[in-house]
Order: sequence, then C-alpha cells, then structure tokens
Amino acid sequence: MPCDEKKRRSLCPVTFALDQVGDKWSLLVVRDLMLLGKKTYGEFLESAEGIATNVLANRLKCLEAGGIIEKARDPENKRRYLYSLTEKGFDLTPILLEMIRWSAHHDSDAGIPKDFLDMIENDRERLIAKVRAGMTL
Amino acid sequence: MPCDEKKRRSLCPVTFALDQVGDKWSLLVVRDLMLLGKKTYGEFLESAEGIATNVLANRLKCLEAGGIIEKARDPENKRRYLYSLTEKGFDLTPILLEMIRWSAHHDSDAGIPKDFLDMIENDRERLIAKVRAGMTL
DNA sequence: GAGATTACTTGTATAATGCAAGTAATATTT
DNA sequence: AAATATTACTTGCATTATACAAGTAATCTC
Repeated sequence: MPCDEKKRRSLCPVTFALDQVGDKWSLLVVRDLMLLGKKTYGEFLESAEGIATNVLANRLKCLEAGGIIEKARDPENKRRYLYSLTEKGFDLTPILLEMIRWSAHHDSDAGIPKDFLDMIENDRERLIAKVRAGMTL
Repeated sequence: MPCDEKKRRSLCPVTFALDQVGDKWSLLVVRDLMLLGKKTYGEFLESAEGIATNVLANRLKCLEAGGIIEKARDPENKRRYLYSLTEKGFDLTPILLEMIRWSAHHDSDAGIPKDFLDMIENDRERLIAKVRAGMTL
C-alpha cells in the first residue's frame, strides 16, 4: 500500500505530482471519472486495463486521502458508493488532455476522434469547461 | 525490469502514455534532461529524489527502447555517455508543464518562480520553444 | 427468508524496488 | 608504465508492491 501521505521525495513540482498520481493506475481511475462517466467501484473494475480489486481499493483510498476524489453513499442504493472528482481532481484535466495529445501523435493505432483532437489543440479552454460540466466521450 | 515492449494494457491513449512513462521515476529523468540540463548517468543519480542505480539503469534502457531518449558516447570522454531527448521525448514538454502548473496550484510550498508560472499560463508556445532550444531553469 | 449485488478484505505467489557491493572500460596521476 | 580514480553500469538480497483467487459484510430483490 503506497500513498505515504508524509513521504515527499523532493520539493520539485514534477515530483509533487508524481508522488500523488505517478503510477500505472491512479490516472486511469481519474480518466474513468473525468472522461468516461464512471462513478462506482464496479465500473472502475470493469475497465479494459483489468485493475486488480485490491489495487483499485488502494488507489481509491490514496486518491481520496490526497483530495483528488471524494466518496459518497449513493442515496438510491445504500450498498453502493459514488466517487467523484474534487476541484483538485478536475484540475488534472490539462495533464490528461496533453497525454492524449501526445499519444495521438506517437501511437500509430491511436484511434482518437479527430474532432476531439482538434478541440484539444484549438479550443482547450472550452473543452476543459465541457469536461468539468460533465461531458463524456 | 518493466518496459515490456509488447505488453499493452489497452488501446486507450491515456494508457499508452502511462505504459511508457507512468511510474515514479521515468518523468524525473525526462525532467532532468528537459529542464535541468543534465545529460549523464552520474548527474541523474545525484538528483534530489535519490533514484537507485539499478532502477536508473532500467529506466534509461526503457526510455531508450521507447524512443524517448537517445544515448551517445561523449566524444570528449569515452567512458561517459551523453543522453538526450528525442522529438518524442521533447513532445512530453506540455505534460510536464501542466504537471508543474497543477503542483503550483495545489502544493502550498511549491516555490515555482512566478515568471515561469506566468509563462506556462500565458505564453506556452514560446516557453515550449525555449525548452526545446535548450533553456534551463 | 434466500439469493443476488456491491464494495471491499485477505492470503499467497510473483514481480519491482531499495540498498550495498562489485565489475569493466577509460582516464588521470605518479 | 603502474597505480589510482572516474564513469556507467551489474549483481545479490531484503523489502515492498502487484496479480490472482477466494472470502466477507452490508444491503437489496424476489
């Protein structure tokens, strides 16, 4: 179980970000919340990458401890929790979009909708606003 | 030793990026090359975060295999190698800059020079050009 | 009340990391 | 020219994280 709240490897801002979301799984949970409209444990588990259930539980705990996501009981089904991004979590949007842009340029079988890519490159602010407003891919 | 060239967890562009640089160390090597003017194994080892020598060796190999950095003998000292970013590596600049921006906003003791932050937010393209041209912090 | 959902936890084998020490090639010093 | 120092690693081993399978507790449906 990582997410040692205390341990900070350095004061570098790049390191600050990596210490919180610099692993192979955290940003995929963020992606699910930010771009794919997923909200529950079960939905995250179903994602194509096949995260292990204990790793998912750990990442949700770490992301919540880091103030990136929030957890609330689903009022309509009390055995379910609804996860959501905090402001700090939504502020990761530009990082995710730049990762998508990088992959669009360097992954031969990227398959990113052209209009989405255009929007990243030419209308970033509006795209970010739409993501924040709940737009889903 | 990760960097399984073959293994791809999914076709998602976020995953594509994470599969290559989604760990706690790779982007720190990129940062050293991109923003701190470091070029050699010994310089990377000295970075504040304290990377282990075997992990550094592995990351350099993976980044090179992924076409993100290149390795060349130093003509002036043949026991030394000079590492540098490829185009693909330089294209990570926006991701790094967005990480720095995120940290500037969410890390209370961020200590990022104000003019650098202003430049990220208001004059991105010129900043990226300067980084590519070899600007160092 | 019995069975199904949902969100986890636990156990265990495998893999990655951290740390200390060692090696090989080239360069410098004496 | 021999001895020492640099530089870029590799190796071995203890610790930690991950993957996989199975189990549990609370709530819901029938």
